[in-house]
Amino acid sequence: MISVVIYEDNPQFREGLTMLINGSDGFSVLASYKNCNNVAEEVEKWSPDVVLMDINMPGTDGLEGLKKIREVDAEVKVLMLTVFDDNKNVFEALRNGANGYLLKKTPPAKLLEYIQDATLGGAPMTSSIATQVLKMFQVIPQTKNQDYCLSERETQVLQLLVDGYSYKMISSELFIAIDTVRSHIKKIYEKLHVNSKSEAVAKAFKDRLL
Amino acid sequence: MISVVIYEDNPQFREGLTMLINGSDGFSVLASYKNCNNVAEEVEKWSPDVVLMDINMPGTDGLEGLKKIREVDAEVKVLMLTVFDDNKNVFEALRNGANGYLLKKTPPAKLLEYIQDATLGGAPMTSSIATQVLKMFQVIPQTKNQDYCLSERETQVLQLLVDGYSYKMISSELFIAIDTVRSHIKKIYEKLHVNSKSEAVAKAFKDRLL
DNA sequence: GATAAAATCACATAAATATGTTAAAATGAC
DNA sequence: GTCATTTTAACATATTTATGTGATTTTATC
Repeated sequence: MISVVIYEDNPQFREGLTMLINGSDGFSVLASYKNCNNVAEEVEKWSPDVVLMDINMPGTDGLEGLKKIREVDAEVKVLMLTVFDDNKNVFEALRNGANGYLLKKTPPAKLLEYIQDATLGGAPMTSSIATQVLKMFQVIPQTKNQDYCLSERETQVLQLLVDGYSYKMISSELFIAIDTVRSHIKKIYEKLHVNSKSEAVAKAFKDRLL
Repeated sequence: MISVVIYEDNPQFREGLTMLINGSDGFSVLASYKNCNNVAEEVEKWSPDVVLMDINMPGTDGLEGLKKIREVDAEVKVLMLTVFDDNKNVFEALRNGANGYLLKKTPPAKLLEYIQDATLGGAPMTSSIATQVLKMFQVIPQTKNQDYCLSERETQVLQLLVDGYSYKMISSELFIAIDTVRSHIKKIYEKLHVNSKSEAVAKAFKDRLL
C-alpha cells in the first residue's frame, strides 16, 4: 500500500486527487492540506511514502515546502505538481531534492503510474519537463574540447595556482627552484593568452581546464 | 509512421530490435548497422525520425556516434541504449544532445512507447537513469546561498578582478583613485577570507558569487 | 540629527609577480 | 644519433600586489 499526503490549495483539484488515489487499489491518501505552512510537522507525523506538492500555493509555496521537508526527511518521495513547466522552478525543485515533476494535466492513470514509479526509486517527469532538464545539461557544453596543449607539468602548476599557491609554495610543493616555477608559468601564460595569475585562474575555471 | 535507424553491434539484439519495431504498427526500421563508423553519412541518407544508439560498440562508440550525428543533424531524436547505467556516460550523452537514455532491459512495449515519446518532443529515460540525472542536479547545490555580504561596489570590483583587470585598470574604469581600489579589495579579501587576487577570483567561481 | 556602514582617498613599505634573456639536462620520436 | 619538446635553472628589473594606518565624505537607518 502506497501512502500519500497531498498539498494543493485548489479545493476541487485536491478533492479530485484524493478520490482518484483513494479509489485505486494499492494507494491511500493519509491527509491533504491546502497550504504547507506546517509541512515539516505534518510530514513527520504521517510519514507517507509520497508527497504530492503543488508549486503555486498561497503562504509557503511548494518550493519552500520542499526545502522544509528535506530538512526533516531525506527519504520521502516528493513529486512536484504544476500547471506550467516553468524553467526556473523546475531547476530549483530538482536542485532541492524533488523526486519528480509532473504537470497537472497528467492523465489519472499516468499519475498513479508515476507515483508508483517514485516509490520504486524512479524519477517520473512529464515529457515536456524531461526535455527541459535535458536542455539544462546542454547549456553546460562548449569549450572543454578546446585544448591549449598544456604539458603535464604545466597542468600541475596551473592546478596549484588555482588552489591559491604562491610561486614559493609551488616551488617547495614540487621540489623545484622558484625560477623554474616562473618558467612554467610564463609558458602557461603564453599558451592561455593571458598575462596574470588571476587571468589564468579565471580561464582555468571558465574553460574547465582542470 | 515513425522511422528508425539502429546502431548495435550485437547481432542478436540488433535483429530482435528490428523485428520488434518492424512488427509494430506505426513503426519501421529503415536500416541497422553494427558500428557507427559512417554514422554521419548514414543518418543523412536515411534521415530517420529516431536513432537507437548503443553506447558500447567496437570502433566508434555510441558517444562519438552521437557527436557525429549532432554535427550534421540537430533534429533527429537520438536514444542511447546501454546495459549499465554508468554515471559518466549518462552525463556525457545528455550533454551532447541525446534525447533519451534507455537500459537495454527495457520491456518491448515500453521501448516502443519511449520511441514515440521521443518523436513527440519528450525525453524518455529509464527510471534508474532519471534518478541519476536528478542526483547530478543535487551535486550543484550548496554554496550560492551562503552570502559574504559584499557591498554593491565590492561586487563590482570583484567582477572586474575576475575579468582580469589590474588595480590601475579598475581605477580608471570606475573613475576612482587606485588607493580606493586597494581599500575595496582589502575589504573583499577580509570578507572572502583570502589574501590574494587569484584566490579571490577562484572563490568567485567556486561559490558562484557573480 | 546621531549612528553605522559604505565609499572615497593618501602615504608607506615589503612581498609577490611579470617579463626578458639565456642555457643545460632530460625525454621521446623519427 | 639527431631533432623537437619539456623540464630544469639563473639573473636582472620593472610593475603589481598585499598590508598597515590613517582620514574624509556619502548614504542609509533609526
